[in-house]
Amino acid sequence: MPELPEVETVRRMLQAHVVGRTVRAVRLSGHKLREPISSGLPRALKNRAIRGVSRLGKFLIFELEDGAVLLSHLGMSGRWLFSEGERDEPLPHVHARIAFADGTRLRFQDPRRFGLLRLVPEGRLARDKAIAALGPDPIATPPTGDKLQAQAQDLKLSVKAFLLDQKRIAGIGNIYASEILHRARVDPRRKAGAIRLEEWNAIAAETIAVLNEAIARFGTTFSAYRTLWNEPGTYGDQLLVYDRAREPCRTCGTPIRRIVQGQRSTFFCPHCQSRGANAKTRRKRG
DNA sequence: ATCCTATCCTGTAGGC
DNA sequence: TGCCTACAGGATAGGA
Repeated sequence: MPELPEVETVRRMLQAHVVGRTVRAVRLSGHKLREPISSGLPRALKNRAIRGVSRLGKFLIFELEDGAVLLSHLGMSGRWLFSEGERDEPLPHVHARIAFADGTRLRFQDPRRFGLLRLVPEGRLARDKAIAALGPDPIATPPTGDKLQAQAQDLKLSVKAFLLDQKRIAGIGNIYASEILHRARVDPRRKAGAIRLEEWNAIAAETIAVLNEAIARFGTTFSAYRTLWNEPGTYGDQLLVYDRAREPCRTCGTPIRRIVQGQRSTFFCPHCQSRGANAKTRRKRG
């Protein structure tokens, strides 16, 4: 499901609704996610308050009062769901249920089980394997064209694959990679090492703009993603190319194309995102 | 080092 | 209706 805007939406809601609450009990499903959930998790959380919830790329970080953290990733289909009524409606694929002392509950649901729940001891987060491998988060550290160009120097992978690589920029996924490249008017098939500075400048600017606009609309619900309150995000209305194969480009009317790169769909406008169509305008602007 | 492929898992949509 | 295939917002180990 989730890319940076969806995870940030959930983070903001968690920050508003679970911070300050104290864990009374944790129940685990016993199923393995991306890795097994530590059997010590219930003991580690019990009677601890949640001090804050932060985010790095697509990772959520629950900060406990004793300094340990619960690291969480939603994978493709993970959801954190909050409830405060009398009782929970039964749901399939719930892998962790956290009951707070005040009677409210938080559940982690993940049908495909590509998600992650990992307990990290105090002071070890920066050295955690998953976190240490991440590049800068584009909200905390906005990317710049010259830094991206320097990183991409001589790389032969496609610019689409470059944007998806979490060790270069942390948080962009398959939907927003297509949207960013469309708005920057760059063909997703081009090699990262061959993108010019003015194009990297456009990619950097559109990355910031697209992610922030999507956050403002609570993310994109393509299928599985829901907010903490089990509601869909509304950025889907704003998508210019993703999942719009054969539909007309909103700028020029050319049918949007779907191609496969690294076994994943990429959507783009073959006219707007061609060098021929952009050479003149770009020189003028550039 | 860089890159590409296959793999983990379930649910759903579409063709026949 | 059922059966089949293709595809889905991710990360990563392992081989070329």
